[in-house]
Amino acid sequence: MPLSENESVPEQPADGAQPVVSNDWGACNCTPEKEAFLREVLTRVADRWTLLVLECLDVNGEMRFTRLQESVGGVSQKMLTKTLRQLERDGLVTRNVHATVPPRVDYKLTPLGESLSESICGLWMWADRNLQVVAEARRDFDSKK
Amino acid sequence: MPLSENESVPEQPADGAQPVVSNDWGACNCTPEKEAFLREVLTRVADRWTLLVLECLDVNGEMRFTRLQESVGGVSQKMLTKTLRQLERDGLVTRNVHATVPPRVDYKLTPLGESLSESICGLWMWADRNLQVVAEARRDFDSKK
DNA sequence: CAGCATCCGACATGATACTG
DNA sequence: CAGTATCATGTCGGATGCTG
Repeated sequence: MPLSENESVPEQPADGAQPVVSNDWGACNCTPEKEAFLREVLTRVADRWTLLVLECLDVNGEMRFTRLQESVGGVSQKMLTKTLRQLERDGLVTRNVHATVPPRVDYKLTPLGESLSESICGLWMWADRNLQVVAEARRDFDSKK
Repeated sequence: MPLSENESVPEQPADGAQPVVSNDWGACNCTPEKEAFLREVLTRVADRWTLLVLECLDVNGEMRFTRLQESVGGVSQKMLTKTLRQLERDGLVTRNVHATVPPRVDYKLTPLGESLSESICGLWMWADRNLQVVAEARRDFDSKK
């Protein structure tokens, strides 16, 4: 499972090659390494399901696999598994396997995961607030050209 | 340009088929239509470059195309164009074309775009704060299995 | 039930060449 | 300079079948 195809953290510049990519967000106290990591985290959070899963676990607390799948809505089993593994790896979610005979696995946000969910909250609120505005902007744009 | 491959807003249940996908984020005041739209906005914001471009414009103010491309770092011209068009369509960015002979096009966040940037700020801060924590969680996870 | 392996198509993205 | 058009490719993600 390729966990990050092109966002591997560059430990050191190694040879003379320039650091792949770089930007100039002067606002944040970014060392070059930080910058790369920041972008990686964003890319991670930004995939199709991660945000949704986080939100779901945040709202509903501990959930087992199937329940989670239903709640998120539209995730395939494969993608949910992958997403959860990534979250687990990043320390955002705990995976609790019960050794019962129909297996049961519970997922729950860690405090770190909860803090991330909170940080994302602003985004959700924005989307909710500006639903209509964006919809209208699109109509405008599409009609004009 | 397929703007949303599978996130079309389900107007009504139509026939007996269940509404494609749905989740149960009880926390937000979601009508079914809102829910779909929320997810669409997220998917939009969540692509590889949108967040980066937003941040860039937020920090640097009005910028022309090439400057923006350098600042974001790593975007191809094609992807930057596409990203900017989407942002423009959603009313998040204005596109100012100067009719000079080396063409000059300035991009700037709209107030709406700025408000989105602000909403995203929490995410940036989280990433910055928890850089080390996540890195260590990954080392742990990777070493154990 | 949870999850892994595989096949496969659709799309995203990069590279390149061309235009006003 | 700021795009558009085209081509190549890798990844994402869904469907399916299998396992403990």
